[in-house]
Amino acid sequence: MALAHAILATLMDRPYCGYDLRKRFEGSVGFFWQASFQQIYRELKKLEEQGLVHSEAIAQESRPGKNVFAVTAEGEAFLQTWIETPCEMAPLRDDLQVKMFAGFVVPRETILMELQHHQAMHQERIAVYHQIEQNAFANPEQLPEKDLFRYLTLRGGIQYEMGWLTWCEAAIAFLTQHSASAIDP
Amino acid sequence: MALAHAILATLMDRPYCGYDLRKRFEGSVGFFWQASFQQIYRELKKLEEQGLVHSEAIAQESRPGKNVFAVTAEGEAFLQTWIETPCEMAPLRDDLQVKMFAGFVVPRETILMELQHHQAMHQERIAVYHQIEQNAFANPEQLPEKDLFRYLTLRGGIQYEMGWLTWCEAAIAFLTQHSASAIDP
DNA sequence: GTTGACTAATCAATTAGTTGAATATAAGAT
DNA sequence: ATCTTATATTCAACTAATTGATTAGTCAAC
Repeated sequence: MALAHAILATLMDRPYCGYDLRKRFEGSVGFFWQASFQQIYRELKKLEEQGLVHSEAIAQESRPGKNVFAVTAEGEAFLQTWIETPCEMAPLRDDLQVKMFAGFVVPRETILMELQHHQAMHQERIAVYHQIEQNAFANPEQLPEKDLFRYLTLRGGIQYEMGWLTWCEAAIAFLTQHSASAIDP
Repeated sequence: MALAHAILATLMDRPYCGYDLRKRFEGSVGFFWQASFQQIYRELKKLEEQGLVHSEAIAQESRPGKNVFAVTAEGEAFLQTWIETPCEMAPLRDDLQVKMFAGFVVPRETILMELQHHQAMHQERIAVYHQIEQNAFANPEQLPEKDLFRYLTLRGGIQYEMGWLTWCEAAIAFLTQHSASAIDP
């Protein structure tokens, strides 16, 4: 039940209504934990039943009213307990690795194109991350407590993408070299 | 419905019974796609209904009989079509990144310990991968077609783990340096 | 001779995630 | 006037994944 923790972690930043929470799960938080609005609303309901968050209905002129959710004291304790409990490495479930594993059933060119596609996507993602880094964390040495952890999370995203990018490049090079000799024996 | 593809990819190697398939999903294949035996048996049933695999009951003396599954021609075509269809980057869902994001709600020491824990796990995993690399792919330049893709899949695992390891090390260094100045202003 | 481990598979219950639609208000564009 | 976009939320149906128990035979160890 880790979505609950991701929501609590986000609400620790500041209270959000479901709609705004969901927007965070597309952008920043969504880079390491995604959830649809249906999931988020369902989970918020459950969290409120458990007393880990509480909501306040806020009426707005010229907008539909909204329910703003905030973490309760119990919610924060719950989150702390979870963080203190050691966890396993996140399991991988990667389509591209499955494709690579069975790569011999398609022409070499197919795999190469897919690798180039992924190389480009990882490069783009890294560019986005670098943009955020420059905008929000230009001076990592002098960040306030909270932003320091945001910064390290971002660095995690960058390293993760770098790992995949490095692999794409190496795999393309390897397959390119070895396809020539395979076609021309 | 990506488990189906992972199963077909594995069965392209050679036919397996459910039990042996599941063992592959703990070991090698499990490094990039995990599934429980319940999931595997359920999916095999579905794949057979769709005509993508077919099974053969094999009686064994001194062992329970087993059903050995093999990919049909339609199954292979189905797998090929899937591989040819470009896919998105695998979405991340990482507990440790969520913990880092909300790291300010626990003592600095807690996060450092968890990072060290993960650092050790990634190092261990990399050691396992390097062992496999030495045993099975000592001469990557001269691999037969099939093994070449296995080798690249393994390299993917290594790069992925290296990304996380690099990050753990950097984050530990960063937090260690910045905790000293925070405690001693 | 019983306990534990390995092979081989199935069933039931629950939780989590995806897909698609529906509802309501209001601002801005064509 | 209507159409799209944005805000804000809910419901229903379905697929996928996890958890736990159950059956049943063989083999080796204690």
